[in-house]
Amino acid sequence: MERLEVTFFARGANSVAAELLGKLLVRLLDGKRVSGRIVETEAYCDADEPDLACHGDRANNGLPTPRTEVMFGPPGHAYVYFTYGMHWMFNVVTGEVGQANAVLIRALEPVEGEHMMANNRLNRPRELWTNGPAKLAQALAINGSFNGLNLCNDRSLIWIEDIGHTPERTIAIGPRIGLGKTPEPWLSIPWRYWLEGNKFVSI
DNA sequence: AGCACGATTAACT
DNA sequence: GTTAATCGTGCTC
Repeated sequence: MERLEVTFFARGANSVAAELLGKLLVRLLDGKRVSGRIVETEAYCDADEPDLACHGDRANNGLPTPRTEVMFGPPGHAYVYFTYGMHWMFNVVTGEVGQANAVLIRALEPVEGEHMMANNRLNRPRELWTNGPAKLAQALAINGSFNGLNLCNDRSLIWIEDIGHTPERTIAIGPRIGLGKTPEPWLSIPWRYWLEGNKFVSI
């Protein structure tokens, strides 16, 4: 299968977030493919639009910090950050250099390497392996060492493939999850995308 | 140096 | 529905 090229990611985060649905996130783990269909995403910053829910806009008056600098870099790279003292979040950088655009991958449907996911999500049922951003990072063994990796490089251990067919007919849209004290209008703008009816969607 | 809080999850009542 | 876990980050003093 074809891995997505940098041109796919060099657009506004909302376009990328919507079109990533149904694509395959592939992680090479111990030389084996561990993968899942992307069924839920969220856009953070769209081109030049301000977004006070986005790390890149919120910190340091919208200028890069050690944590956020990858978001300001070239599209098609991984932005992986640590939160709540225990969880890793996997994002894809979109847009142009200088814009802090990213898409958070919030949920997958397991496809390949399921026994490895089961091992990484010990004693949990299959439906709870990848139905949340920190859960899928754990299932695919994604951590901070993935921050800044190029998803469009042939040698990377992680990438995204177009597998063509998407059985779900409807893309659902709604407000992003877990934004806490983010002010309006960003708290409510519908920048979350998911495949309607898919049982691996987080909420 | 100290502090509040987080793009969450799991385990409670 | 409520809350503990757990620590890096960025802001304030």
